[in-house]
Amino acid sequence: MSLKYGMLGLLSKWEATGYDIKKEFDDFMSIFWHTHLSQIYPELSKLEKEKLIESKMIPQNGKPDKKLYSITDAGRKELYQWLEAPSETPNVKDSFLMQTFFMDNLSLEDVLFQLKHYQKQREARLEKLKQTLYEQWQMIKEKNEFSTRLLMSSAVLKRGLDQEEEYILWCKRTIEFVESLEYLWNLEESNDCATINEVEEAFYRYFEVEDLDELKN
Amino acid sequence: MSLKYGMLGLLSKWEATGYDIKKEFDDFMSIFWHTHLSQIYPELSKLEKEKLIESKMIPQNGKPDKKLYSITDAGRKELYQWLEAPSETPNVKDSFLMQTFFMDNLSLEDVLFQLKHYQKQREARLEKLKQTLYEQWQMIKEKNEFSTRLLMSSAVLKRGLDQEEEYILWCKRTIEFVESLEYLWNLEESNDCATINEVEEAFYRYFEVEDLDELKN
DNA sequence: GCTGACATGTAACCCGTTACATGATTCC
DNA sequence: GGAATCATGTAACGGGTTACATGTCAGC
Repeated sequence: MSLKYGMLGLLSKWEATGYDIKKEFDDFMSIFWHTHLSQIYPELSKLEKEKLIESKMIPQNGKPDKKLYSITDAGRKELYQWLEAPSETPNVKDSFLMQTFFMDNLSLEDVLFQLKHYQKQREARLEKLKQTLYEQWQMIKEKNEFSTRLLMSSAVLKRGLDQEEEYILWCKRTIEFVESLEYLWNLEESNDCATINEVEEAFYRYFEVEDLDELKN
Repeated sequence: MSLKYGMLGLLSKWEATGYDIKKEFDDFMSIFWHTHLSQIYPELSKLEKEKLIESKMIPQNGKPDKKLYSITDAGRKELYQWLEAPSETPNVKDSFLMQTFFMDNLSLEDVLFQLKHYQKQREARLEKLKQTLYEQWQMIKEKNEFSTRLLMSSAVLKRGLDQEEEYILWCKRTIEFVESLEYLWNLEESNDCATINEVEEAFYRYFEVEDLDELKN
């Protein structure tokens, strides 16, 4: 349902082709959404049928003709209504966390490998976002202007950066946590169980609390 | 694709009915996945056809008969293969961030309202997770045992808590950021633009950097 | 000569959601 | 009497992904 509004939102700023829209989704908007050209084109047709957007054909030389879409008043109204409506917290789908949840089935080495590998992936994403921030800020400095548009996109960019940084930090801390309780993997083989006292400290350190009651505020 | 492995993962620990599986997804596993009974039942049939799980009917008095599923050796193998495979970083879909991205279309009041409203939603989720952590820890203390199973589920729980805390913090900081640049909304009406100097400080404060070059490490 | 950017689409398929359908028991 | 819990499913629909299909031009 959000794809529709993402497209209306973009067309509320500029006229664009399906191809242009895809590039925005792949670039900055990839922080919060992604889609495919094969989804965009039918959706554009649908929105045009609903009179929320309209199009004109632009012939080009050396390149294929393109269909330039623009938003209508009805489309703007629809967009504003969605923007004002409170949005529910999305149901996350994080397959890496699902893997992690069942990783007690793996050997200690495999667990650590998976965590370190995933951390690297997240680090690569963080670098890309930092690059985006740098470019955006340079663009602002050149143009010497700052608008509410740039304010809100900076907020989204900050969220993207935070998210990556936090995931990386969690990977690091979880690696330490797992390593500090390494011996649990050996116990498992002998069908034995660790006692609480040996674990308590590592647990509190990992959760950054002093004791249990701290959670009850 | 991950639902399959979530179900296999659960059945690798206990025998369960479709109904039991749904409860797990609604409870702890909601940190990283969610699904519906109407998706679980057909998926169970499919997995049984593929010989990854098998079932037996359990007649009950006072309650409907139930179909208790258990994992097969082939199912275990399939699960372990998935666990060992590196997982790609998921493509996020965050409709609130999408809204935020286009919120320059709203009035300052509406922007602040949306941010504050969403923050409250996240705070409610955080409280629920803290409760889960408290309960899990109490259970561990009672049983006086700690296993790799509990270790990995603690890691996932920690990630859930961090995520909520970080989102809440981002909401707070973004509210401050928006408020500190309040006057941009008034400029917009007069088709004017703010100059860079007036904005630079607020921007650096929000992104927690000293200057631009700090991003280039 | 090949890859990638530009440009638009269709078709098949899979996954996920909502609605429909049934029926007993327990608790308020 | 009504809602919630236990328990299993089907059907319709909508959203998202992969594969297929076509064609030009620029740069390596």
